[in-house]
Amino acid sequence: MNFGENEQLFGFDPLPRVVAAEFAEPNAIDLYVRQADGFTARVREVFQPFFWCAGDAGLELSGGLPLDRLVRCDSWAECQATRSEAASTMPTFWLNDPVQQYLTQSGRTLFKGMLFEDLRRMQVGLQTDENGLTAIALADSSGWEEVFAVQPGLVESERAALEWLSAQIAERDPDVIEGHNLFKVDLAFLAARAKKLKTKLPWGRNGEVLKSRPSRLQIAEKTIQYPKFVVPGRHLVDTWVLAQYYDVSSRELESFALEQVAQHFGVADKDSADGRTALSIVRETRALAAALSRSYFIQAQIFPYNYQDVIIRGNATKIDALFLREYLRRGHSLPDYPEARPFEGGYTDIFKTGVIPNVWHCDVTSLYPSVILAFGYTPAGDKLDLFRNLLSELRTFRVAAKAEMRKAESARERSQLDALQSTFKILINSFYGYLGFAQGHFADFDVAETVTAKGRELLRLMVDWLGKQGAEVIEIDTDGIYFHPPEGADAEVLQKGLTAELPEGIDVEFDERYTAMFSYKAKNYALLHEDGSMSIKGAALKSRGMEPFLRDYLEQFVRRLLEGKPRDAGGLRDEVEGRLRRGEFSIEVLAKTEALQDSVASYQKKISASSRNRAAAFELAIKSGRDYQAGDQVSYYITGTKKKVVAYENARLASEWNPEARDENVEYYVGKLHELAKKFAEFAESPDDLPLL
DNA sequence: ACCTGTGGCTGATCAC
DNA sequence: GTGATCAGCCAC
Repeated sequence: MNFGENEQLFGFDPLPRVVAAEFAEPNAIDLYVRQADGFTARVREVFQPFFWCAGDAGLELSGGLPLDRLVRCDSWAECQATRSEAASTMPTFWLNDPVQQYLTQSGRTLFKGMLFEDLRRMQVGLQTDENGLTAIALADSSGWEEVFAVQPGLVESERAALEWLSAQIAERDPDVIEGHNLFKVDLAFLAARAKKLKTKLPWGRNGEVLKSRPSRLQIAEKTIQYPKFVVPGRHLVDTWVLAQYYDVSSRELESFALEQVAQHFGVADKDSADGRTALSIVRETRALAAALSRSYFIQAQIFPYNYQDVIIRGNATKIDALFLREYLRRGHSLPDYPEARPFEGGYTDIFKTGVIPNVWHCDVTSLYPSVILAFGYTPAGDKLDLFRNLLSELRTFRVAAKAEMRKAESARERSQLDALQSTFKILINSFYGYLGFAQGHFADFDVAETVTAKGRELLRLMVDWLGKQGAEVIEIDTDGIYFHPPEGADAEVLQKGLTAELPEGIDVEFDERYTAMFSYKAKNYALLHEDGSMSIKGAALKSRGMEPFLRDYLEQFVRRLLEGKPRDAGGLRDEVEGRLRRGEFSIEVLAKTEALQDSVASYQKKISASSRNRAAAFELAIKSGRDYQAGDQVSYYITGTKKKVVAYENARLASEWNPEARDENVEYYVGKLHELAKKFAEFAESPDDLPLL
């Protein structure tokens, strides 16, 4: 199947091998296009900025929706001015990114006709010690690697290193520059050094200098402040940011340091076992970027954004961009923004707690997308029926891509198709979220509510039916059910029976059976798989905000419960307490690590307005004098001798801990252990109890 | 300048 | 002590 031919998804202009698009004052866009000989040519295109409005200026759009005029201007500045003037008297809307405007209007997207392997990716790694920069390493996707050694603190040596770096970029001409912590650490550092040395970093495709401005990233519940660097003609990609996005759904990264993330993905550099080198940094960055950025490469073929921006834009925003492109192409007017309001979500419940042997799980396949398509739910403003068309095409595409993946003969083809199907999956799952997205032109909160209501209804029906068959339902959440099957049950029979109860287009999967389940609270449980491995779910059981020694305790405790050893579980508390009192734990496992959700400045403002309470992590950030920003992590431990202390007055940074003069508050940590053990005591047996004979 | 949604649990702090 | 509130993290 040739997926790229869907013009609503991939854009309607097939111009191939565009590797970047940049705005050129006052009314042009420079396209960087890869030629057959490998050279990247610059093609200048005239471009007319535009905005949507009501009223009677400009071009009339069909369909009778509120934003029914399109005004085109001769320059960006003029368009900006005209638009803000119009905005005082009528509804207007415009895209504040000239590249998005151009791509939306032209139907072009990046990377058409290219494979991920055709992208020229360069990796940068800095090595520093307490004296300053010691080496810069570079690598690229062709396998090339080189290291430039720097004499730390020596100005001329640093200057030579920066010049070498800029020269390599100019010579090797990458489309993408990758680094781990590229924005917040490496580029911030290089830009600061360049400023100090009164030199520029001319990394652009026409020698333009590297620039930055303060920006922020929204990654799930985290807001991360960072300097957004840009360089015309190239894309800057931070694998630390990619790892953050990855973890939103996987929630399995212990740390976001390159070393740990590389280990998680099985791409840790072999040579780095005897010490981290600049070279191991770039090798791991290269492998990590290859593992994490394929989906964004495909997204850049779909959405009207530069590659660098497709990474940091939210999914609902990107779906909105597809609507705008298609409505504009068809000359159709746009609806007003929806009326945003809170609405009820998924059905979550727990019916049974404790350890339950032999547990099955079933869920509805893609619940919300299936509900939307099976019942024909579409947002009110979508006169062109794009919402339904795109969603159903994407679902067909994904099935096809998965089938082709299974038939693929080369590893490269397989990974390409895998990236494709997983990109389709991400998009499919974002459509429901788009319905409840206040900034989506075609969002519809009534429909969002209708979708979740139908989801709740279907889940209730499933729970009731399974109950009638004699199953013991344990825990449910939105689209899935954990249950203890009736005596002698057959999964296939249950699956068929359940599907027959459900409306056409709603399918149920019975995906796994477990040796045992520990059901604790809603969204909090642990599963013992048939192969002996264990998975733990829920903030109460495995939160990263929990001190590691307590998390370890809980993990072992739960494992013992699942293995049917409640007495061993009960005995664990005293073992851990002994180790605490003997000082056997290092500070890393005692300390709490938290990500700051706010900048220090914003925290201080809230404190003086009494709109939030003091917190240890922030108080330490202030005391340290370092410039902490939202998203930064702080590890701290509690000092003192009394069990009950005010945390924010008795906290120290874990990095300041002195193993020669241990001052961690043992009573405090023993107290926390006891508190935790008490919460779970009802599920274990106390070792003091007399054995039952 | 940026933004997909709701539901749920826990610890820390603070007002009462 | 108790309950309310916020922040943080997590499930889906």
